[in-house]
Amino acid sequence: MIAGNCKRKISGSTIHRLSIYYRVLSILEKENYETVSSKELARREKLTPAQVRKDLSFFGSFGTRGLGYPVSELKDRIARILGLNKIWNVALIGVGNIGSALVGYKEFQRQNFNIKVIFDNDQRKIGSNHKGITVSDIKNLESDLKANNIEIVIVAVPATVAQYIVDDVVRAGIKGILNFAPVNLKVPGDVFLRNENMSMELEYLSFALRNFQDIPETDGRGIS
Amino acid sequence: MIAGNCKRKISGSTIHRLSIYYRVLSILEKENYETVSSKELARREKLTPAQVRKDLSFFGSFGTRGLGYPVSELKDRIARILGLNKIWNVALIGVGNIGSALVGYKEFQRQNFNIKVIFDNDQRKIGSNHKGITVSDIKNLESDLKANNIEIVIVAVPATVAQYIVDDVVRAGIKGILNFAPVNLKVPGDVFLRNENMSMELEYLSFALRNFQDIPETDGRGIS
DNA sequence: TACCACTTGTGAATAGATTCACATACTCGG
DNA sequence: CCGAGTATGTGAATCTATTCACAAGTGGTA
Repeated sequence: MIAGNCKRKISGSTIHRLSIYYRVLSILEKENYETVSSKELARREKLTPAQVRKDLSFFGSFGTRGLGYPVSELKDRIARILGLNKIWNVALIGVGNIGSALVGYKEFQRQNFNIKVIFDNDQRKIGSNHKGITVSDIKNLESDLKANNIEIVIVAVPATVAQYIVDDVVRAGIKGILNFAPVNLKVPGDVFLRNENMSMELEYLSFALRNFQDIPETDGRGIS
Repeated sequence: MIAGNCKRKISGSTIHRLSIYYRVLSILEKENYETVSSKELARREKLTPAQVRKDLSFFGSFGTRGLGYPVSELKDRIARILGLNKIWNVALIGVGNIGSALVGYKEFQRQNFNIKVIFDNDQRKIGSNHKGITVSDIKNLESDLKANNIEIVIVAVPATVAQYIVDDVVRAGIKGILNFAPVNLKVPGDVFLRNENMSMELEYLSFALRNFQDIPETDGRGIS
C-alpha cells in the first residue's frame, strides 16, 4: 500500500494493473485503435470492467462516457503516473546467471530503464564487456553510482552477500532497489525495495498441481 | 484463490508466504534451531505473528502451545503442502537471454525443480549444450515432453510467439506453465498459468520513486 | 431537437484478507 | 506437582479490495 501526491492510497495490485494496462495500450496503439472501453481492456487481460474503471479513477477521469478511453492519451497518462515518461538510470550488481540475462533484457530498455553501470567483485569479470557496458569493480560502488546519477539498483548477487551489498547501496543514497536474491533484505523506511523471487511462482504451480491434479470435478474454485 | 483437498480456500498470498516460511525454516534448520515461534518467524520476514499462525492453521495444527513450532518437522510439512517433497520434471522453452539464465539457476535445483529438457527453434542452438542438457528442436515438443514425463513448462520465448508455443504445450497435456513473456496468455481452465514479469517490479519502483521522492515527511503511509 | 445506444465514474454493497484478543494448553524451574 | 511464563489456534472485529448498479454524460441519427 502506497500513496503519494494523489488523493487516495493506492494498492500494490492497482499499480501492477496499471503496468498491465500500459502494456495493452501500447499494443492497441500499434494496432491503430483510437479509443478503447473498459470492457475491452478488461477482456484482454481477464479483469472486470469495473476494476479497470476503478483503478483509473484513482488518478483522474480519463475517459469519455459513451465512447471509452483515448488510447494514446491514456497510455501517456499512465506512463506519467508510473514514472515511465523519463529515462531511469539503473545499475546492476552481479554478473552471474541472472545478472547477464538482465543486461540483455530488451523489455527494460523498452520501458525506459537504462542499465548504465554493472558491478561485480570477480577480478575475471571486472573490465569485461557486456552488451557494450564495461563491468566495474564493486569497490567503486558509491562513487560510480553517483557519477552516473543512478536512481535504481538491481541486485543479482548470491543470497549470502546480498544484505552487505544492499547496505552499501543504501549508504550511497539509492532509494529504489530490485532484489533477485532469495532472501529478505532489511532497508530503512525511506528506501523502496521490491523482490523478484523466481522460485516462488514455480512453488505456486507445484502447490496447485499437487492439490488439484486428479481431483474429479469441481466448479474450478475448489472443493472447500 | 485456490483450494484443493484441504478444508478451506487458500489465497495466493498465503501460498506465497508458505514459500517464505519454507525458506526461513531451511535457514533455521541449518542454524540448528529446534523450535521457532510465530513471533520469531514473523520478525524475520516482517510479517505479523497472527498472520503466520493463521496461514499455518489452514493446513493443520503444527505447533505446541508455550513452545512454538518444531523447525524440521514444520519445514517438511510445508514442503509436502507445497509439493516440494518430490522432484518435478521441468522443461524450458527458449534459450535466449532469460532462458539460458534459468538453466543455470541453482535455486530451482535446490527446490527440486529439475530442468530435464530445453527447446528452441533456432537451428544454431539446437544440439548445443547448456549445463549438460542438449537443446532439442521445438518440433519434437510433444513427443519429448511425454518421453521425459514433463509436468511443468517454463516459457521464455519472445512475446510475439508465446501464445502459439503455449497452445502446443497445452495440447501436449501439460497442466502447469510458468511464463516469462510479457503478454497475457490464454489457457484452458484446467491449466495453471503463472506469469513472471520482471519489468513490473521496476515499474512499481518507478511509481514509488516518482510519487514519493522529495515529499517532505509523512508517516510512511502517504499523505492522503 | 429528441431519442437511443453506449460507457464512464462512483457511492454502496459485497467479498476477502489481516489483525485482534483471548481461551486453551504446554514448558520449565523449583 | 504447582504456578509463572509463554505461545498456539481461532472466532470476531477490522480493514482492504473488488464488484455492483446506476445516475449522468456523450455521440450518432433522424
